[in-house]
Formats: sequence, structure tokens, C-alpha cells
Amino acid sequence: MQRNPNRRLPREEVRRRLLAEATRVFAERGYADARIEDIAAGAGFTKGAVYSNFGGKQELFGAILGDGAETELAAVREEIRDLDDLPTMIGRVASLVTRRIVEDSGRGHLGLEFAARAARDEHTRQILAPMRRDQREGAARSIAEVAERTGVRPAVDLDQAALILHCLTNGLVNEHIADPEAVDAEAVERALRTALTCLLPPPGDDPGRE
Amino acid sequence: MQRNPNRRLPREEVRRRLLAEATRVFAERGYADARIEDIAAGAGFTKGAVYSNFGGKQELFGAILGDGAETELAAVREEIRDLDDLPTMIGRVASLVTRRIVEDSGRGHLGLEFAARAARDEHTRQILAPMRRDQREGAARSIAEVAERTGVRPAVDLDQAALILHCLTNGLVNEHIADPEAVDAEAVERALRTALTCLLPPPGDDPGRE
DNA sequence: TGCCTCCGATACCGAAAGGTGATCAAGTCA
DNA sequence: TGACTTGATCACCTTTCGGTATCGGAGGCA
Repeated sequence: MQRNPNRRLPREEVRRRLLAEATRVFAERGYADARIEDIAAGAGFTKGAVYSNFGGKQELFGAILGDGAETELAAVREEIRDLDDLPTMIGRVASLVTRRIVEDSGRGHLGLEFAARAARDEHTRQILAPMRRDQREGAARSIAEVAERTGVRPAVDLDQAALILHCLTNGLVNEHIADPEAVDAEAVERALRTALTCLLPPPGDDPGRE
Repeated sequence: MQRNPNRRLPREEVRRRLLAEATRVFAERGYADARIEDIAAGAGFTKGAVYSNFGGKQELFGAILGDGAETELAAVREEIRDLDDLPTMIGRVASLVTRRIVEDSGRGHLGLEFAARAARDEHTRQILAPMRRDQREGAARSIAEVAERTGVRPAVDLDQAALILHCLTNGLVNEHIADPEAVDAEAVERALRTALTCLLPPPGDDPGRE
């Protein structure tokens, strides 16, 4: 089963490969329908490797959850780092986030799977809740930063804006998965742009009012 | 197993009871962990009744999906039917939707379960997508109606506002499930109020911009 | 080189649960 | 009232998988 029959891989590498494949398979099939054997095989091992590196299925799932230390926000910050014009920034952010939503559907599926599981599994929720909190706080900080840099006075409380944008994004992911034709890339991007513009109004400009 | 050993229930009634119990159990345990036998037993029957009334597990699940012909929107319309003051309406709507989200967690769980399943099951998606579309369109109509009645000119395109509010609501449900302590009723309600106020600005009033 | 340890492979177990089909009871109609 | 139809029950089958126990080979160390 080992790809190279004569060479044993370092433990870390085995773990890494299993985790990567598990992420893929859990996203594709959901927790219940993901078979440990398939994950192992996809990574080039057998079940034994999984049980040798993780406590079991639930633990493997938990490891993925924690592993996905979101780089999402970092990408957004990077995208707008050198800009100082708010409308441009909004356009860029909307476009970037949209691309992520539409192109990396696996992430969306996995997120949905996490949430659905957290709804009934305390352990999952205990891992997921602080992650979500971090995301919201990160978003709030980024918004504050942008507001300060552009000299814009946000239309609403920062934490609320962060919560709204965070939830709106998740909701758009959900909607795009449920109805990808009607809620396509364009619709997602427009919604994001509109929401951002409403919450962070460019001084003197009134968005899209026909 | 039949509760009343001497009386046979009409087919419709059997179906209704099974559906009701299935809704409960699917929401509580999720698709995979919901056992047909438990659903049947909970409704006062055995597995056979399920197979006699539905094609199988997947079909039972689908029947629930279709059955939940959302009364959500109707409740909202009812709530604001007699009002004509926009801020009051916004307050009422936010409060009502929040109560639904926080109190009826079963619905939220079920919605999450539907979405997660739709992500990988074409058949589920084909049922879910038009339902979601209906919801969005209904929301758009309601917003239009409110705008007309209050004489407010919406800040943004109606369909976009509907999409944003719809997705925001779903995102809030998701977030409340994932982190119910941080995203509690108050946070949800404020977020809704803020978003509504931003999208439908009361004439001359500029929301919370201190 | 030879032993010892680690860790992944392999074979196996047992439980759980979806689905099936013969059977029998309740309602219906002539 | 007695046959026919409908539909739920019950026992059973089958498959699928998570988990475990054992084995064997690779690599390190003296």
C-alpha cells in the first residue's frame, strides 16, 4: 500500500497527508459517509495508519477543524494593504471573497458540515465556537483599520458590522451551495459590494439608489 | 405497536404523524444518525409503516423538505400588516425573526442539515433550490410592499436587499448555533435591526452614525 | 551485524441499520 | 357474512464500517 515500498516516511509527513486527504473526503461526502479506509487509501496508506496517528474518526475530524486556522482574513488584508481609496477597497474585497466562495467549494461544504455537526455535538461546538469568534474579531479589527486609514466614519458599530458581514458571507456561501445557478458569482459579488457600501458609506456617496 | 389496537388510522393521518416525528428526529440527530425505526416508533408505528408510506429514508427526508412550505414570511407580513412607521416595523421584524431563530432551534438545525446534504446530493438540491428562491422572492415582494407603503425609497436594489437579508438571516442562524453564547438573542436582534436600517434608511435619519 | 522499537499493514470482529417479504388484521363491498 | 384489498407488523437478511489485535518490516543504535 505504501507508495515507495522501501522508504518509510517521517511521522509528520504521514500525518500531514492523512489530514489533507481527510479534509478533501469529509468535504466531499460529509462526516457520516466519509470512510476511514478511503481517506487512508487516498493518502497512500491503510486504516492502520489512521489509527496509529489519530484516536479515531471523530478525533481525525476534530484535527481538521483545528487545522484550518483560517487564512481567509489574511488574504483580504493583503489584498487591500496598499490601497487607500474606499470604493476600490470594497470592490477588491468583494471580488476576492466571491472568488473564494465560488471556486473553493470544498471549504464551504466543510464549513457547513462543521456547523451541522456542531448543532448536535458539544465537542465539535467547543472547537468551532472560538474559531468563529476569532474570525469575527479579526473582521472587526480589519474594518477598524480600514476606517481609520481611509478616514471614513463607519455607519454603524464596528462589532456589529463585523458580525453582519461575517454572517452575510456565511449565508452567501450557504445560498450559493443550495442554488448555485440563481446565486452565482455575480450575485454574490454584488451583494457583498452593496452590503459593504451600506455599512461603510464612502463620504458623500449614496450607493446604488437606482 | 399501534396505540389503539382496534382502530386503524386513515392513511393520511399515518403519513402526517410519521412526517412530524421524522422532522423532529432529523432535526435532532441529523440525517445519518436518524434511525427509521426510531422515527416510526416515535410516531407510534414500526418501520414497515415508513416503507409503506414512503420510498425509503431519502424519500422521507425529501418529503419533509417539501412539507416545510415556509410560513416564516407569512408571520413577518402579519406582524407588520397594520403598521406604517418604518422604524417600528424594523423593530418588530427584527424581534420576531430573532425569536424564531433563538427559540425554534430545531428549524435551524434542519435547515443546516438540508443545506449540508444539498451540497453533495443533487436530488436534495433540486428540492431545496426552488424553495430558497421562493423565500428570496417573497422577501423581495415584502420589502417592495413596505417601501411603497411607507413611501421610503430603498437605499439599494430590492432583489439585492432581499438576497442580503435572506443570507444574513441564515448566517445568523448558523452563527447562533455555532456559538450561542456570544451570538445570543440580543446580538442577533441588533444585527438584524442594523442591517434593516442600513438597507431601508428612514428618510432623513442616518442610523447610528453617532 | 544483530537486536530492539516503532508504526503501518492485514485480517478479523461485531454492531448497527436499511431494506425485504411473508403474514395477518382491519376495513369494505357485494 | 364472507371474500377481497389495503397496509402495517415482524422476523430476517445483508452490507457496511469503525475499531482491534496481531504481524512484519524498516531504521536506529551499539
